[in-house]
Amino acid sequence: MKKGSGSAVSRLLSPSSLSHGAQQLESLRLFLSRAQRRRAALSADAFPPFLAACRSFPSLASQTHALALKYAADLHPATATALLDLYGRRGLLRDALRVFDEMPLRDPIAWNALLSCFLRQGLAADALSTFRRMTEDGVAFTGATLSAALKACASLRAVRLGKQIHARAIREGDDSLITSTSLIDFYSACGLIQNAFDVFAGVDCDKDAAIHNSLISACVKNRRFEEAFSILGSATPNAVALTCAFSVCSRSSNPHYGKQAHCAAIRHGFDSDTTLCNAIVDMYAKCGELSSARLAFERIHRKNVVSWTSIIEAYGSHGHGVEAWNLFKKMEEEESSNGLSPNAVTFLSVLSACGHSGLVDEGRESFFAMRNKYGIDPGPEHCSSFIDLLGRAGRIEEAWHLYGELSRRSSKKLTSAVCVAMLNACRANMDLARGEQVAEHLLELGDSNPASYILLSNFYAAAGKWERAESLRRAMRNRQLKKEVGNSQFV
DNA sequence: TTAGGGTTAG
Repeated sequence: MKKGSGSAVSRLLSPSSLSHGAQQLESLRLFLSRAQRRRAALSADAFPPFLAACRSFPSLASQTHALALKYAADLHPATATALLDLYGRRGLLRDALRVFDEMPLRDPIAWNALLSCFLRQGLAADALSTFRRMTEDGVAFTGATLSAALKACASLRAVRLGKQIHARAIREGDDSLITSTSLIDFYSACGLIQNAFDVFAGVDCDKDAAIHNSLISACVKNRRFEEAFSILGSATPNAVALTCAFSVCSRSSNPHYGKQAHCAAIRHGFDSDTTLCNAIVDMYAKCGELSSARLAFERIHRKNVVSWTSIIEAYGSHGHGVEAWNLFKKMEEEESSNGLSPNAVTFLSVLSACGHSGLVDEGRESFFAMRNKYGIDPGPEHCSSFIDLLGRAGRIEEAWHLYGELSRRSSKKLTSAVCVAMLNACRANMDLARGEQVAEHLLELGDSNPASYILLSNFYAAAGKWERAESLRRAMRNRQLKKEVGNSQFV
């Protein structure tokens, strides 16, 4: 492959060629087979665009992987960074780290790519320790570095460090839109909405959509719905802003503005945007308009896992477990050929739908399919949902068996939510002996949720252990734990 | 030549 072949690969990615997916894939295959024969093809100008193109064609990944690992140590920084980024996007953290570790020269962009890699995996603490390493090693920061570090701080609610980064940005005169947008996100995630407004006020952002949207999102997250509407009204409509609008309506259960926003989305031609359409489905569902939600779902051209999960959740939460289950089966049938499969959130919605409609066999089938069919390890939230389902259906033995496995195998999964589900199951089935064991576990976990105390206290009262019940109530008063208004699911 | 700000499901 000659020098300059990178631009040829870049042309493959031009918008005009995107409609010719098959042709593009064929060209990429050709590039790859040549590269396998001649190492020269891994030159810096050719390989990065090829790797970027691979994001759209996972079928090329395994060959690329073998090829890249073979030459990883000799890669040009740009090529290595593109490779690291590709691994990161595919969730292959180990491979990404290997590429990074073997890089003889790391520029700030390579470090930034590593930060993004951790953040994509939800490893905010690793991102922050990498950020500290950059500081110690004297690596130059870019806007993307600060932005990534702020994202990590937001996710860990690391207020102090985030504020230090803000101070550093001010010291260095960094008032870029990227840094400011990340600052708004960081402050909003930490509940410091006024700081978010202050950052926004200090930026000249007349024409920038992202920073407006960031502030709208900040208002939504902090339940400042009126202000969110007001900023929405003053900004130019774009797909992300409208998606935020639907989110405001969902969270405030106010479909009035949502219908207008829906019309605006159609008028502006945003109705082919899957993310936006998913928000529409959710908005109608949360506002109780299930048939509109279904209609909006059916009209989505390219459904993704969120589209399916939203509609399954919609039916489940409205007590239509059978339809939720049918949709889940339909998803499996129709979408597996498109490489689309349910994820952990989908299974939570399915389990909850089954639990609320007494679909025990279906719930069990989905719980075991998670690991056996899809390779997803059920988390504590899935286990507690399944235990809850079994308890409601009177299957206390099966629930107890699963609970026992969780407490023996991995104590990490024995969360207070799991204990609460098991305790509810014991109470509903009048199994006081087992309930007492679970109650002990719950106390050992040191849970500070007042609802758990009330549940425990009621449990002891039901068992005729009045002294125990009273002492728990006392402990609750002493610790000044108060039951939240409206939080009566356990009592 | 590689990274990088705002949006959707629990």
